[in-house]
Amino acid sequence: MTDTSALLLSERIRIALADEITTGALASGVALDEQQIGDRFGASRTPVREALRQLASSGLIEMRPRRGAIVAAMTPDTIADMFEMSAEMEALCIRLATYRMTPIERSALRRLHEASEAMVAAGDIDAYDTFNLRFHQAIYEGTHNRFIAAQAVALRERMAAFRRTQLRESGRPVKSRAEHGQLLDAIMRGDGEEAAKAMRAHMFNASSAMERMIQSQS
Amino acid sequence: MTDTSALLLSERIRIALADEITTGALASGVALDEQQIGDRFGASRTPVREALRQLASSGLIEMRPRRGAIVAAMTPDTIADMFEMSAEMEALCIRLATYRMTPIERSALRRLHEASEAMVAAGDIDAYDTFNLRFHQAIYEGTHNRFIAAQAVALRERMAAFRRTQLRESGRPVKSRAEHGQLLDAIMRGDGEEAAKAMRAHMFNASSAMERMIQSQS
DNA sequence: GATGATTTGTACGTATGTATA
DNA sequence: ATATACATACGTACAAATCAT
Repeated sequence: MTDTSALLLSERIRIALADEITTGALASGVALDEQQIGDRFGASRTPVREALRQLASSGLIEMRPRRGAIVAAMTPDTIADMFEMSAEMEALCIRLATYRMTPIERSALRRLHEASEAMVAAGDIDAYDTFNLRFHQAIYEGTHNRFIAAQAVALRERMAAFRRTQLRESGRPVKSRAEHGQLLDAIMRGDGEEAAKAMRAHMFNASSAMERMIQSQS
Repeated sequence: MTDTSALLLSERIRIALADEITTGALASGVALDEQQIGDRFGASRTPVREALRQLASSGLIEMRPRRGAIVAAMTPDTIADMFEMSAEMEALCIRLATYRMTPIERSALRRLHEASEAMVAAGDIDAYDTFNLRFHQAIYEGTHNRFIAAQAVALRERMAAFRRTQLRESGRPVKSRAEHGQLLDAIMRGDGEEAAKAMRAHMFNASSAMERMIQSQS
């Protein structure tokens, strides 16, 4: 019997739980019973515990010694806080990247952006989501600061579920791509502060789209 | 005498390893064998694994699936990158705090700053280090963004070992306190961008002091 | 406040995947 | 290239602590 998934079992559990928490399927304050979760995923408590540790360090759940884990409070305020952190992190990255990217890196970023036109036209959200990740990742690497890039990746990973929700709003991919164009322009002009501002606006628009999606769901 | 018996075994191991890594007792790239570590602490591999997970998420070690954990690379470049991230994080916090702190929070920050004068005069580095932590923490909380504050605390925690080194340079506490005064002034004027600039300079001076200390040690 | 039930924290054994001879 | 060695990832079992009654 071949295991089609290359991922670690604990990672699969972590991603699934993170998804359920960010989408609201697991409400704030709900107790996360290790055994119960293990049963749900057909796993023992060991990988479940490792997944919970990860989630705790990313802030999605709270673990109190010997008292179990509960879903962290995810009020609209908390989510807004997370988006602000995310936006500021992206703004920091693009500001540094504007000053530090090599000509080769800049043209690679432009090529990426040009390639995404077809995805938007075809309405392929999954493909665009993948492109989106690479576009932002290229900016992280453009900071030429491995530590900042790693932090940015970790933060983005953490917001992944929100992002997917957000891109499903009709018309959002088109707008998202247009905003990317503005980011690119600011980078090409070498105006780091302007790039940072455009990035904050881009992230704000994404968060607004997500809020609307969540409201329409519930 | 510290009573560590109340803590979880995995937490004790995590703290001990974190200390050894930041002080350099465990050099970069060293392989962390679970069994071996377990033997050292008289524990099984289970709590060791949990400790390693935590350390990985804080970036002190790297875990590659099925290939074991190693102490993360801590070259001068890496440390410089960490300082830059730290400086930008602090700059972000003080910018937001400038716009969002309540009058009560602002005056509390001022009182903190005034109280530190005696510590510097007495040359009490430990007391000043503690004050320093509280001063910066007050700024984190001034962002009124719990998520950002938590990230800032985590980052600062990670830089703790470096910071203590840095404050030992003669004359550094005096300069550090003077810089705090400038930060406070910018906050009181409500000039967030200026506060951010002053914070970057403050952090840069701290990192320079640390570099000089490390060079003189080796 | 004490006791039983539930759940976490830890120990240990097995199997899979990685690296090396 | 194959096989061997080895460390990790996961499963199971037990003990200690929390909570519910």
